Amino acid sequence: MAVTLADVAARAGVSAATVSRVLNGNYPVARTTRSRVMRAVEELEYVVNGPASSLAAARSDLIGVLVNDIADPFFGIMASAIQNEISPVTGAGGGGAAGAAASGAGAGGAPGGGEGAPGQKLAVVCNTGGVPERELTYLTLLQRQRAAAVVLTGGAIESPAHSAALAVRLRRLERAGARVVLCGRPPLPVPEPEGGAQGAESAMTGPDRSRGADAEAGQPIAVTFDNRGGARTLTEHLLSLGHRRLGYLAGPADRTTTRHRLEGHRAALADAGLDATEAAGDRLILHGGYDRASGYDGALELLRRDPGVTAVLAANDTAALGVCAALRDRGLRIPEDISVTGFDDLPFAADAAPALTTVRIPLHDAGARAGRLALGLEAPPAGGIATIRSELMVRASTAPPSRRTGG
Amino acid sequence: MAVTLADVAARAGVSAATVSRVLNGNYPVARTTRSRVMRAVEELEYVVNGPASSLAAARSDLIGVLVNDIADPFFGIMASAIQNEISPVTGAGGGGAAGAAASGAGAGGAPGGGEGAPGQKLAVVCNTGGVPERELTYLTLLQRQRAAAVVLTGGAIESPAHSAALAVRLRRLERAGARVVLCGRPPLPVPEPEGGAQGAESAMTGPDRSRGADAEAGQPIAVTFDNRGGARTLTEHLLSLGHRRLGYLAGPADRTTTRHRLEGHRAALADAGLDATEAAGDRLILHGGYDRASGYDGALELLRRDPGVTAVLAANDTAALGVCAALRDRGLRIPEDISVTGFDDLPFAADAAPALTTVRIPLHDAGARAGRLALGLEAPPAGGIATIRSELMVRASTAPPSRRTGG
DNA sequence: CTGTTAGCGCATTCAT
DNA sequence: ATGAATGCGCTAACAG
Repeated sequence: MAVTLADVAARAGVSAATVSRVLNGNYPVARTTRSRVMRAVEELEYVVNGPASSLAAARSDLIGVLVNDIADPFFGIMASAIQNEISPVTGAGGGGAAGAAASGAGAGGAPGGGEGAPGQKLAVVCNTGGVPERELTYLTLLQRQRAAAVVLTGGAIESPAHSAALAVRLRRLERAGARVVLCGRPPLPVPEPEGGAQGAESAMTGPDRSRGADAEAGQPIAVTFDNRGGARTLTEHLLSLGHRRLGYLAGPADRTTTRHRLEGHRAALADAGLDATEAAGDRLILHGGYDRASGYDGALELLRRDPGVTAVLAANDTAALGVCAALRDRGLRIPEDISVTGFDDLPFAADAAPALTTVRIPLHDAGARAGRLALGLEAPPAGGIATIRSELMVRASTAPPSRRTGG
Repeated sequence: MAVTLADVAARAGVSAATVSRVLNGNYPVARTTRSRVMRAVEELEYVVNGPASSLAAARSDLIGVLVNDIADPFFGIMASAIQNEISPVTGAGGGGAAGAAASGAGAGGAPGGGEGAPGQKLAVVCNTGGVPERELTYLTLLQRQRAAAVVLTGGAIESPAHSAALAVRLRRLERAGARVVLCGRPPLPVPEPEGGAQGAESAMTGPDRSRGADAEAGQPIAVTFDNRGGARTLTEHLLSLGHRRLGYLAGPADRTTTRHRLEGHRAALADAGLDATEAAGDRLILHGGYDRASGYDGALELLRRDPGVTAVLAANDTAALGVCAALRDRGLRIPEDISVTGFDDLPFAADAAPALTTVRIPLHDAGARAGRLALGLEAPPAGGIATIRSELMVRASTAPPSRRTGG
């Protein structure tokens, strides 16, 4: 049915091996032979059989990228950056497709065989929807494809059971020769001896970086975000403006991103001597989602619990948009009556009205770095962990609290 | 090195063929044998070798999704919807990953072989960046992977050369048994006898749907957007408010999406008897990109050309955000001084301040439909073309023109 | 530099 | 219901 290497070989009057060598360009071949082969390839419109090639070579050119939700720019930007590293625009030329196309009408088609330079990698983007099972399923599916690398983006789910299952999959992938890179996700938790899982969050006191020193071999490479530091800076910013009644909309409780940001927030409060208001403070910490609706609902609930809040820290920029909408619907002005902050600095944050004060996470840079690490183009950072710095972006949505509620 | 079917077979005391049959579940196998095999699979942590399987079966479970830019929600939403159809959450269960995970600590790992139900499809998202060559390259790469289906999203580039090259690739893919689906992109232009390519746009008079009747066999299935109708409705909305000096920021000139929206705009103007202002009107039509910066720059240029414009139609919502920013920077109020419209109704449109009047394109529905068509789960629409209706969303960014500039 | 020879791991006949 | 045998299309030694 389809054209095979053998067909090309016959047509060019050479052996299949030679054709393979020409196509892969990893072996010396005589000029004349090469051109003869290329001509046969074009005339026959030959396209390599990827599966067969992968089977024989025992490697594939697929790279898996796991995201929570590709429709969310937070993940979209990272995925895009990863992709760009995997197959940069400059490398697209190949057979000079445009030129071939122009003459395509004649011979009935542009050559297709030469395109896709040897070793062209393909990104497989997998939408987990934040569902643990799907994460595991996709990992298995990727191993089944013998993926050359896997990049896991975004925060991890903090369940001992899931972490264990995840660790097993990742170890298995690495054993199979796949490179594993985490992007925006902390290194895997070191499996604890047994028990003591539930209390982990409240027991968290010092920075958990303490165990980062003895980075286990076998731990995947990680490009992590400084969620803790970012949140801390954000809260400090509000405190320095004079705010004391801060509402905090945290994300889902079982996510590392959520926990880290919350820890940063609490640390800043503690430093300001506001730990005394702990009881009252926790009343102003609500868990929800990272979506707009959670921001909207959360803001209303916060207002109900304490009409005197002067600032609301949203879980991220998307939720912040919801917060703003809710406040507007309540007739409150931002930032005159109440300040609002986001997190991530997605493109729309600067265009919101008022422009959102937020913490910038260089998602593109992080993704690009992760992509390069996945391809092995860049040496892993010392200790296997690279932390991307975040940056406070002060814009129009924050201001000193008004007298209305001051104190 | 890796565990193979034969290893499992040996362990279970059966033949490789039997193991294959158990795993694929497409053939009767005795209950006891099956469980024996499954146990061996789990004990050995066997994971099918995808490439080998694809080679032998002559089919793969990869589905290609081409997008311009996965970081853009316009594409992200479609990609997400397509993905969800390809591997729905409900179908993720497979080997009961959650349960396995919970017990994973014990035997040193959850079973991995059974996961990913037979026939689990994987989406390969390819970022073309709007570059024609990359589109072709990816198509070839996907054919090389023997993709089961390919979905091309978003508007097409209108270059005869590229269209021809594209047609060749798609035909080739279809010949190879891949299903090809267009999503948000009109059917391929029928190759013209020769020449007359440049004049095509200006020669466009009647609706080009006229040739839709004789839908060629071999034309890919298409889920198209009603860009023309949407733009027309939008312009009519502004006209009905009393606007007469409309600035139009069109997207890149060589894109079908751009052309169709522009045609709708012009049609509405013509219907209102404004064709007389043709000369002046074209002065107020600028081509740019679909990004924010283009909106910003375009708005400033529009203002320079005619300080009396009372409304600006942006190429899409993203560009509209840029327009709003530019107008604000100029000290103009929206909509009091000037009205602004977007296109697409991306999630942030409703949260912009003021909320954006725009045209809603049900991207999620379109993507879902395209996904089902790609999987062959849904019968192709009559004529092979399904047009998704768009809907005018009137919000706060449009209002009657102020007296300042009225008339 | 090029041809020959073996598999790669699995699905699928055909027998039984 | 199961086993044995064959080949999918390609790459990678190994010779020459």
